[in-house]
Amino acid sequence: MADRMDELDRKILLQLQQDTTPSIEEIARSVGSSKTPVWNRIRKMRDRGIIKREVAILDADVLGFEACFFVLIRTSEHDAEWQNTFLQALRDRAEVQEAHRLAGDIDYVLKVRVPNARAYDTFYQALISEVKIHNVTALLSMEEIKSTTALPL
Amino acid sequence: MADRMDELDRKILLQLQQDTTPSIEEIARSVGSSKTPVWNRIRKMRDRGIIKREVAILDADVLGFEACFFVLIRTSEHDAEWQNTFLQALRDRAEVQEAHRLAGDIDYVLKVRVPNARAYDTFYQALISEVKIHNVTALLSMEEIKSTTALPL
DNA sequence: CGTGAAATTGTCGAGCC
DNA sequence: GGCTCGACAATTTCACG
Repeated sequence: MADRMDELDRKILLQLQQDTTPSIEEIARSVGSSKTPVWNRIRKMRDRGIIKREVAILDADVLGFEACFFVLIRTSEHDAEWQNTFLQALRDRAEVQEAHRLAGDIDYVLKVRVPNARAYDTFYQALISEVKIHNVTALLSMEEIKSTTALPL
Repeated sequence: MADRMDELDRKILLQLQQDTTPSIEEIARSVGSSKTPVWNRIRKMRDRGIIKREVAILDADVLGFEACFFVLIRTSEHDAEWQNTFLQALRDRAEVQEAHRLAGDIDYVLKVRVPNARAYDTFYQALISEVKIHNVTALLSMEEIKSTTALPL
């Protein structure tokens, strides 16, 4: 899929991962090319799904989302129906920014973003009342040291 | 800071968190307003830092970044110098997409994105050779159930 | 890949509610 | 103060050499 990517494509993506606001002409200049080829490449990468989407990143602190939890979940249930209910619950809750199914001891990890600890508790109570969960550990973030959506191209 | 935000601002942000590609006119229509007010509000929210940045989200799988680890770190060192070295190491490594300092038992959690398990090991060896770390647990993601950068506005 | 032209969009000012 | 309208500038988009 991504085999037909050369150094120029890579440079373009490095830029777009950081900032999509500059014009194509500016991007072209900064990667040492010109308008048309850059535009064609961006279009192709969008079509191929290499560029999944373009979004605005908001400041959580400014907007009052001051609490971020990593939630480690162990479950005893592993049948398909339980899993479907659980996954749907995660997808339906906007507080859940990330959810991963894991290999090993712990079954799932979530990243949950809420205004405060009380809001987390509300979320947590709602979740465990919806689906049966064996064991939960919540890790509270004190400080976001680094946060990027960029892949290490 | 964000107190001067009304329902219209919220609707605009909900849109931009999902997709920044539509024109201001389209966004205006979808939130039931018109070009100028929407444009003015977006500008203000950028200036106030509510909108931190606008970026392209790439597809990790398509690009061959098929391994994602959550790394739980305990340390014995807590002095300022150690911490500075550690934080700088995290910021310098592009594989580290997120890094949080935690409250409690575990001191830090990282989200690390790499092409494969071998690349993770390389990263891990490099990190522990740079800074002294007491205890590390790596959780390997088998499946990304959900992934969004959107705040639950 | 470069040129250039058409369509669309971003940007902003003047007057109105 | 924010909104509508309208105009101009900049950019995106695309055809052709």
